[in-house]
Amino acid sequence: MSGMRRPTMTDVAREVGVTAKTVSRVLNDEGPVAVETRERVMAAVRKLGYQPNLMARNMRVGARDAAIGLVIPEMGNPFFGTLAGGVESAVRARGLTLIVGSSDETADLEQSLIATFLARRVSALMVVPAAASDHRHLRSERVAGLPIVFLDRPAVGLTADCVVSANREGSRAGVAHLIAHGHRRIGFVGDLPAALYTRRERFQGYRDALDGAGLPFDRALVETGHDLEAAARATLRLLALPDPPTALFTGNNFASMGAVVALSRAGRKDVALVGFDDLPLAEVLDPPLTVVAQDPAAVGAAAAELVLSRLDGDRSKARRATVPTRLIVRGSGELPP
Amino acid sequence: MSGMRRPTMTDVAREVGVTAKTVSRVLNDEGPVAVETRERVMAAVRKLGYQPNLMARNMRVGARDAAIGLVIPEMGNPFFGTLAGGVESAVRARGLTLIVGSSDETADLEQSLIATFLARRVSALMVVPAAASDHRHLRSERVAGLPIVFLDRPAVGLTADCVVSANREGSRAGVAHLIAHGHRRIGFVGDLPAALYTRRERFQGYRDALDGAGLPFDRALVETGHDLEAAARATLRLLALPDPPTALFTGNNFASMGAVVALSRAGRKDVALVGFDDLPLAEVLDPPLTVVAQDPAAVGAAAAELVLSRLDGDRSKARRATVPTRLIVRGSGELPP
DNA sequence: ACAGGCGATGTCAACGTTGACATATGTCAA
DNA sequence: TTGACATATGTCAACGTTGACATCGCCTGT
Repeated sequence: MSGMRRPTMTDVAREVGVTAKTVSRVLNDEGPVAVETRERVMAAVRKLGYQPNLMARNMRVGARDAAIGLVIPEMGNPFFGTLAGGVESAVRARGLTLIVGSSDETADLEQSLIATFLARRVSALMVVPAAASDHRHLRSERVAGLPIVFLDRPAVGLTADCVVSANREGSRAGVAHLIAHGHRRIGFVGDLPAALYTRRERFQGYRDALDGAGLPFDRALVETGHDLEAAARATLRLLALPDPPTALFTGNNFASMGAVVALSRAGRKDVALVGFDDLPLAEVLDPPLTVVAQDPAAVGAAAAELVLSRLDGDRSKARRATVPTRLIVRGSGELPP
Repeated sequence: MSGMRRPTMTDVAREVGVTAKTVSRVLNDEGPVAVETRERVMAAVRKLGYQPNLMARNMRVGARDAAIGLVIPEMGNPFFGTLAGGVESAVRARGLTLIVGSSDETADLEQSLIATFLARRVSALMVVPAAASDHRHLRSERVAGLPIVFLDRPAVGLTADCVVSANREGSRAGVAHLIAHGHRRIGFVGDLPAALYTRRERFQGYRDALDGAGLPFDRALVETGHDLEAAARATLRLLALPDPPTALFTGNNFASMGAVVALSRAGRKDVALVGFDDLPLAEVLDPPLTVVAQDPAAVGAAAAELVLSRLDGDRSKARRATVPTRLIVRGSGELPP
């Protein structure tokens, strides 16, 4: 009972009294098949509950499987979830399957996941790089013609397609917004400095805005907090400075939440705040949170389109696409100094 | 260049001057192999960048692929994302690959995803059922011995393993908490009545609590809001009643957010609120949100363990596991009437 | 009446890997 | 010296499917 073999094409063929090839023709709408034969085959398929074996098919038909592998750092993070959703709908519209794995933000897991995907002969690879990862090992795959697209962060040590948010320009706009409201001392709370591309870019945007306004850069106003609690502590450190900032710019969604939590706990409603990346409840916070919103679904969709065009044979040189951000004014960014 | 064929076992074998079978032996640590041969094979593997073809292997070796298929309704929803994360780490610890797809809460997509997974000959199926789906079509698979586990919501028309949150008991506790703080008219905002298992259970818990306290049930206090904005409107309708509720119980995270948004927009800080499912910023809301927290990662992990035990040959009858919820008291649920 | 063509189906091999079984050395005890 | 046994490797077929090519009627035009 539990070992019941799954019916194969040959089983269906035997049932009808034809060859497997004829069944194959019916199922793939290929070549001429008598109407009556087609019907009898379809009937047998239903009767036996036959389902084609994609592994066998893919092995025969091309080296490549009709699946695309996607590596994200974290499943629970809605940013990556939404991004994966954007990829998935675009990919499915083309009849391809998406295989998703999470690297837990570690380079090792990322590499082993990629190896698994390659062993499965995915037809393309999409990667949101983990913090300290390196992609030199993928060079041979790229040379061999495997489409590889990086999302949210570019590849390290490899020239490849890539779709990112307008991190630098978005941050510049967010900080400029604070400056426009009269702030001259603006704190920055973000990820660990060196490792992460997004943190570097967003920090550059912060500096761009200061420079653009002729404001001095003060290293003391830059703090690190890689998760909510750490960001909360970082915020409190900034507020405790002898000459504290009157406004904060937070470099990612956890940093924003941390800052919000810290300000709330400290009972401070006088500190202006602009966050990078939108939050679901931003509107109902007190004050409502002004953000530089990203569009993760659009990033995913754009990357998927890029992959699909590569699969369609586009061999042009590696492209970098940038998805714009949008400043959403809600209140916290418009507080006066 | 772009068409470079991927090296196969035979290529490696030729390079070394042995047969494919010997290479296979080396790679699988099977049977006796001379130390020198082993080393030369490994060298050739590295030199050619050989990677075994899992599809070919799986086809030969068993009917089943070393992958597990997981269907969730929505990728961007952190509840399902976290749940998928819980599944993934448990599954990966066993060397299996997780294939994730999203059904977009539609029965059609769910069924077609499942068909794709079956065509890929996954070794097990994990499904978070979409709203109106039916799983009779999986009966033959179950009979054939394919492990199938349902998460968060049980199967419809099929007896199968299943891991759910303590929806009814959790809701009962949440509503009882409001009652204990003196509320006698408590509104309920949740999903569409009939379709969703979770909504039915949580609603039952709501009624259990009323009954337990000897409070009358008033149909007018029950409203539907299946997304944030709809829930916000539902909340406003409740507040506009001639004899409005003094407290609200919201049946899922979007309903909670909708209620929070509505109360905030209406400037009402006097309405008590307990939500089912925790929110990231619950703590910093005004007032901080009291919730009945679920543990989606635990649900995923428990389901994964169940699947793994089935894969290990556990043929006992279908089990239903319940993951407890936890009341987190923060303020909004303790407001007086 | 017969070549030519088309429609319907069949035959065979191959995709990359491994299980079952076979073969070729070498070692050692009787 | 021989046979028994272990070690190291090879041969072949099979997993389920499909591409290339073959076959077999039957219809059509002349």
